[in-house]
Amino acid sequence: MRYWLFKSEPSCFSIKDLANCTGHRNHWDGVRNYQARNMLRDDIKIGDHVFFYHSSCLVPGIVGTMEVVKAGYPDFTAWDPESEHFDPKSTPENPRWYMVDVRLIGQFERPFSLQAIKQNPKLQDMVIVRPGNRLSITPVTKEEWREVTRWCREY
DNA sequence: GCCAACGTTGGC
DNA sequence: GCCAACGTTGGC
Repeated sequence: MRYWLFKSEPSCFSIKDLANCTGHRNHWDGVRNYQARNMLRDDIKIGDHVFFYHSSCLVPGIVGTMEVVKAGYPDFTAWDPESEHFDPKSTPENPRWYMVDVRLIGQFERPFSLQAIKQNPKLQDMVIVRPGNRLSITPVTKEEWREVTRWCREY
């Protein structure tokens, strides 16, 4: 089993939005970056665990955990002209973008903030804190997963 | 294949 | 809103 971190702007899709989904599950759509696409398509498998990260908000940080319930398949929102993630270059015959389905495991009682990540010596190598990192999907090590979850109570 | 211009991300 | 650090685009 592998570990990941998925970023989302809470104004777009927050952990509460996921909690409100039927079965606490939804597809993770809208990723439009090739490196992240490759991970969604090739590397992220059923049963993998995922941190939910809120970006571009008051307190950026990890807000909970999820589990992958469906491995990579074409992101159909790219085919919908009404979608804000519409991409005319992606077609059902030749899909350009991929997504996975996730299910909420738990929300943290309080966010494990970006500031806390930066201050923790064991988390210095997290991809999320590397300068200039902009990937919305990044791998997390087992040690990093343990270190974060060890501080967080979930509900 | 190079590279300048441009767009996007995301913390601050 | 600023800006650094990327990724993408497209002319050549």
